[in-house]
Amino acid sequence: MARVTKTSSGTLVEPTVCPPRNPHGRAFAEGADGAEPKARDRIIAAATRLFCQYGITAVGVDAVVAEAATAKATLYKTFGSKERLVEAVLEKEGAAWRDWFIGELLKGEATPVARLRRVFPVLREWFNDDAFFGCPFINAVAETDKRDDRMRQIALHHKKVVLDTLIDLAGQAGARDAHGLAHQLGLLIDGAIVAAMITKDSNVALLAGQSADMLLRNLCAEAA
Amino acid sequence: MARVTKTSSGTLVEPTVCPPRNPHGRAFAEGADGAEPKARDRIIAAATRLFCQYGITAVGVDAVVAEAATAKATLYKTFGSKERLVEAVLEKEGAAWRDWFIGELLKGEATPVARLRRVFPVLREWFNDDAFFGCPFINAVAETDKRDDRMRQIALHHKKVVLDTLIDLAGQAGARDAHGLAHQLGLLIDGAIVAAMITKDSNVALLAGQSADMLLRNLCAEAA
DNA sequence: GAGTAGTCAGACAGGTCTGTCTTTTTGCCC
DNA sequence: GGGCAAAAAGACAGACCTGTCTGACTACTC
Repeated sequence: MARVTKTSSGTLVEPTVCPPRNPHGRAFAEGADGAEPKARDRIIAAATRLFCQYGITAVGVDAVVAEAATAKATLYKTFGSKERLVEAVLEKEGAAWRDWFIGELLKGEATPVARLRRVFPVLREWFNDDAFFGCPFINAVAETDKRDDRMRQIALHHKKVVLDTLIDLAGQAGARDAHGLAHQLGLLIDGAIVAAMITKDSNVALLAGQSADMLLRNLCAEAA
Repeated sequence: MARVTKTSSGTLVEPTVCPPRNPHGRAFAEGADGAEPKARDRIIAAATRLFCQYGITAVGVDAVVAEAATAKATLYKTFGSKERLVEAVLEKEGAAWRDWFIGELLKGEATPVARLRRVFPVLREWFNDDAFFGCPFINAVAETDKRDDRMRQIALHHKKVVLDTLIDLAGQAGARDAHGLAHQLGLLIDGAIVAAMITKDSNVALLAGQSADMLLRNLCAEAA
């Protein structure tokens, strides 16, 4: 039932030819100095692509190895197990995404309120990416044992970093209840991500943005 | 990596002993007249439990057969393939959930606004269920090929039925933009479901309810 | 009681899964 | 060029996957 064994496109990706992409450009597949990426990075990049599109359980290590143009022994020497590879993928992809997302919020000169208003336009860019397949953390929890805490903890860490940034901005923006406002925005973010994954319509970000504006006007004095 | 082969608890469930449960009681495992449930219903009930907790891809048909206390031939005679079993499970579980959820919103005497205000308290009940593992449709999309439309279409149908109910209520409540209000509530619902799955904290429903109240007050004249 | 439809139990085929191991090739330093 | 470490290629083990098939048991109808 639709597992992924070989790379679906018969042709393998040429990692060095693939330029950094939208929106949080998966450039880490290239060495920082533009040199040929090491096996470890190629494996993570390949696994990220495949896990995000097809789901973690549905993708075998053989498919990852083929897509990364490496050898199985290298994968196991580097990561030890598929499970640890999954953790490495989530850690790296999560950090890359947060760097991009938070960077987009904070870049340039702007008031805290203006930065918070950027959340959903920035998410909309992400939703428009061809390689947008939903949030890898939400998806990972969705497809693993919900009574096992491991994956949930990993996802919670990711959410916490994002929420802490929002709490910070909400506080700077003079919100009475910065924590509450940030968590309400967090719910809208999760909802928009899931809706965008299912509908493939990036405009859900505009709708979520309207709700967010309303929250800001009601809960944040400085957002007249 | 943590697939589900046999039922994890060595003991098999005794379907006839299991009373209907919270909150949208999975009573369909019993014949409508209380008789011994037929194999088809036992299989659907078992598959629903296992798919929801462990994920669809991670659960093999052998585990479903063991949990349903039936034979593999019966499963394949009845459903033809695992894929069609998955569709049957989602169809039945989706219908049961919607009947429960919409029934809770509409039951008793209440104004349309009051019914809309029930959305998140009702969801909170669901989140508090031991067998709450997130939305099966969201989870199913999350763990399958995002470039394949089949699962997305199934999930979209489920969302549409719920949204149509909300649009109806929003219209009755005199909302200027019933469609927009309903979709904003839909985003909050999805966000709350995902957040509840990840945090295991049903109080996210209260937070989402606050946002919903704000939306109603701002977009719905009759919600003073 | 004989026949029949539904079910159960389990072997089986062919393929895939994770993970290990050996052998060959490659790239690099001296 | 010689030696060496890293990586590639792929065979292999043992388990599990989906799906098929045969044979036995059960419950109901005539």
